[in-house]
Amino acid sequence: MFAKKGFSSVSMRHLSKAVNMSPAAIYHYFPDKNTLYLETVKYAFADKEEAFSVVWQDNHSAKTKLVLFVTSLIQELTLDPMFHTLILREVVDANPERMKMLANDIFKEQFCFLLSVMKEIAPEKDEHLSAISVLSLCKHHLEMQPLRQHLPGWKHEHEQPDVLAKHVIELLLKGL
Amino acid sequence: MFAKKGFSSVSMRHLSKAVNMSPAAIYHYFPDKNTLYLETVKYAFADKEEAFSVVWQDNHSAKTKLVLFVTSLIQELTLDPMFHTLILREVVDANPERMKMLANDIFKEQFCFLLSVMKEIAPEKDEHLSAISVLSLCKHHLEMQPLRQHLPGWKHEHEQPDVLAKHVIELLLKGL
DNA sequence: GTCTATATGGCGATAGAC
DNA sequence: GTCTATCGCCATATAGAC
Repeated sequence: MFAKKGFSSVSMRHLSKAVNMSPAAIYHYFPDKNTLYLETVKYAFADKEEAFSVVWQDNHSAKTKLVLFVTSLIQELTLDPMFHTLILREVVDANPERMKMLANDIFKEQFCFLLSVMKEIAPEKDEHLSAISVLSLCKHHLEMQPLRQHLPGWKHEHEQPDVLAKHVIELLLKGL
Repeated sequence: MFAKKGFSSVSMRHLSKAVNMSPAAIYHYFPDKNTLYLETVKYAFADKEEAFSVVWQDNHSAKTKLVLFVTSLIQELTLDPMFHTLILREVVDANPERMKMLANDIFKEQFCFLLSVMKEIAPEKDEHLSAISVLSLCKHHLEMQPLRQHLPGWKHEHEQPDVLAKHVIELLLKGL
């Protein structure tokens, strides 16, 4: 509900109805709405690391790692759009403390793996910008879906994870 | 205020204070809060086409058009972050009617120019996906700024429009 | 641990004076 | 065209019974 409608558009009354409780009962488990929201975000992001554990195995070449990462990320974001929307809401709201927490506790480890792959594949490029570019290509196609489906040239197949992944990987490796 | 805090976190009382009016006075100009918001969005997006009129001039080669477009877009988004945040909020909220309006009335024309450039530069690729990829690389670096400044490898210079534009253009033309 | 009842205050919107 | 006053509603949060 937070991902779909945003923090202030979801009331304790709505939440309580969704779990068949009175609003007051929720306050037995959480001191206030803000804490409840924070716990929700942490919970939603907590188990995402596992999905990528296969990607960074040592016996893979850098290029294979990149291909696997792009594929896995697009897959994960497609299968769990709520996860994706929640990230987006967090970034738009941009609470500095929460940003720091997200960066350090949730994304840092995966980002470091990606950085080291970038260093190997494109040593002459700035690896931070390269890594962010990889993320942007994966994330943005899905993020813009509500808008781009109304733009010229859109096809149904553009929403398929494997079609998207193929496009992104080719673009990254060879350019336009 | 809508860009910064979102529709439901900005009250008519807040708005009225910001313009030194009583809440009731605003209702003389707008029938309700929703209409006021829509007018705000239209106003914020209305004059953005002009910024790109130079880009699509016929005497430019396709490659030059791409370079100019990337440079202009990153410039525009950096100079007017409110514009950028407002797009993002619209996409996250994803009201179907408003998406259609935005696509047809605001973005379509520019997107078509970009599509035709993509067709010329990368004829064997899907031009819709290519065009969205260009947008994603420009937009996402700025969008992620609050988060990525806490991620490893970040430097101050990564926020400079020309550094970003150079990176994006090289990536698009040659790959990693 | 869950409920009903309620305190307290902000919300969008309107009525009607000036 | 702007104001004060207010309606009716919903918000977060708490008190206290069971």
